[in-house]
Amino acid sequence: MEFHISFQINDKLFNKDPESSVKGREIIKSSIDLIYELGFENFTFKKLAKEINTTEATVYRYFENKHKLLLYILNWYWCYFEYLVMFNIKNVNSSKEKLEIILKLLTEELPESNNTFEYNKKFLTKIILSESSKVYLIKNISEINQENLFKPYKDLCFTISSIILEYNPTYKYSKSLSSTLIETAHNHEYFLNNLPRLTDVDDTNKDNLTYHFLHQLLFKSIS
Amino acid sequence: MEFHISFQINDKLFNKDPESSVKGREIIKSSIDLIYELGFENFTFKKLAKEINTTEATVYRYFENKHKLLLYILNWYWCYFEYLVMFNIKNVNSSKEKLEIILKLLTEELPESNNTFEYNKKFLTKIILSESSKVYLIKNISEINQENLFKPYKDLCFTISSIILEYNPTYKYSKSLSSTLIETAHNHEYFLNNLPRLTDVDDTNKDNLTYHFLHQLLFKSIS
DNA sequence: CTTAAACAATAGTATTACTATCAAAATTAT
DNA sequence: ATAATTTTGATAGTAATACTATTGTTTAAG
Repeated sequence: MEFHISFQINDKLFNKDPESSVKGREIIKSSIDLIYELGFENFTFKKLAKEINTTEATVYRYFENKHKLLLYILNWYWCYFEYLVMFNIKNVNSSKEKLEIILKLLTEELPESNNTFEYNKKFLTKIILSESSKVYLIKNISEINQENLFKPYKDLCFTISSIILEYNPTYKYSKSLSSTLIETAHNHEYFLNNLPRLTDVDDTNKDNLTYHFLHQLLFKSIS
Repeated sequence: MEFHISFQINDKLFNKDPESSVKGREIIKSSIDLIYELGFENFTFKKLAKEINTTEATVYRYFENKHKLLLYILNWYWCYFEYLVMFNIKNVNSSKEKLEIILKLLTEELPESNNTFEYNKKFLTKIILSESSKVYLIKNISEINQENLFKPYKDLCFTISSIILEYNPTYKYSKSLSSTLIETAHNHEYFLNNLPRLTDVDDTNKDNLTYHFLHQLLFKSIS
């Protein structure tokens, strides 16, 4: 069996829906590859155009600027991640177990699919770690927020906070804790790989430190 | 009594020490004002030069690029913050109280001084919230890290982690928790002001939510 | 008063982040 | 199958950015 999931992405993010054409999908796929390779600062529409044998003009027909493109990719990721959460906690009754599944998803690489047309999940995971906060740490954040461009992130946060409340209905900081878990999962993993002195990493725990650290942080907080 | 503190900043951050001249100090002071006003992305050396009635060439004589300038400012902040911590926990014996003082410092605006030549602490506080992660979320992080340009941040992190271990010598994640506290303090405060749905803010708790949230997070984790 | 350092003024280059135009190619409708 | 419409490619151009280089003038130190 093979199936394709697609998500409804806010249409204010693009001029022309990249899902509506082959070139459009190539733009997203190659953007992920290139942003991974170059970092967002060094990524340009010119380089992207060259990569997919087209011109800057074509890319601009899809996206107003690279910031919106990144936000599009992150919206897609947040939707996909929430889908993964939903899928993986299906039929699990224990709230504790649900939260553990979420922590696992947050701290592991996205599952790779065998579909060659899909986005490179390894690269996407890395982009989330190092580029995602750049979409909200900007001067015109309020404009962008007013256009609802962070809705998928908020939805994800809300989903997690609901499970926290399911586990402990009296806990007062469920949303703050949810966003902290998401941000810390990314941040801590980035530190672990790039600034390890800011973590307690050693030879034995590199693979699961972030998970165990967040596990105690979460369950001690809400117990 | 009046006194001036200065910090030893890694000299790989600048071509010419900005502390060594009036123009140099103007560069730092006005950079803080301008980065606050424009955001780091829209901040340029040309605009800075205009602000202090000089030319781009002069600014470049002090700093190689705006990224290093920002890192200089953050190094200064980390040093200053650690100084504040040291000063404020002096003669406090209880580890719990020490940690509470640190949380307070982390979640409040920097104390304003009445010295007009000093940096604007309100602006500096805001810059820390919205720009600081941009200095490490970059492609050449390992180069920059090798030059020890994050040492003050690591020192601060280490100081906090020592107090955590003083409170509970068996706690396994003291450094991870320290960096998480610092990052979350900034991040949560930013969310609270700009993406409040990611937090549990309401009319009654805007002023101290971050403190109380971190307080329970910290003490439940290490108890 | 001299001399070395610091600065201002100016010029110039490569790259970025776009906008605009127009013809060719590919799709879709009839 | 042809016409109509949309989508792309090719090309050009502009304003701003991120620098580098040169030279003459001012300032401060010995």
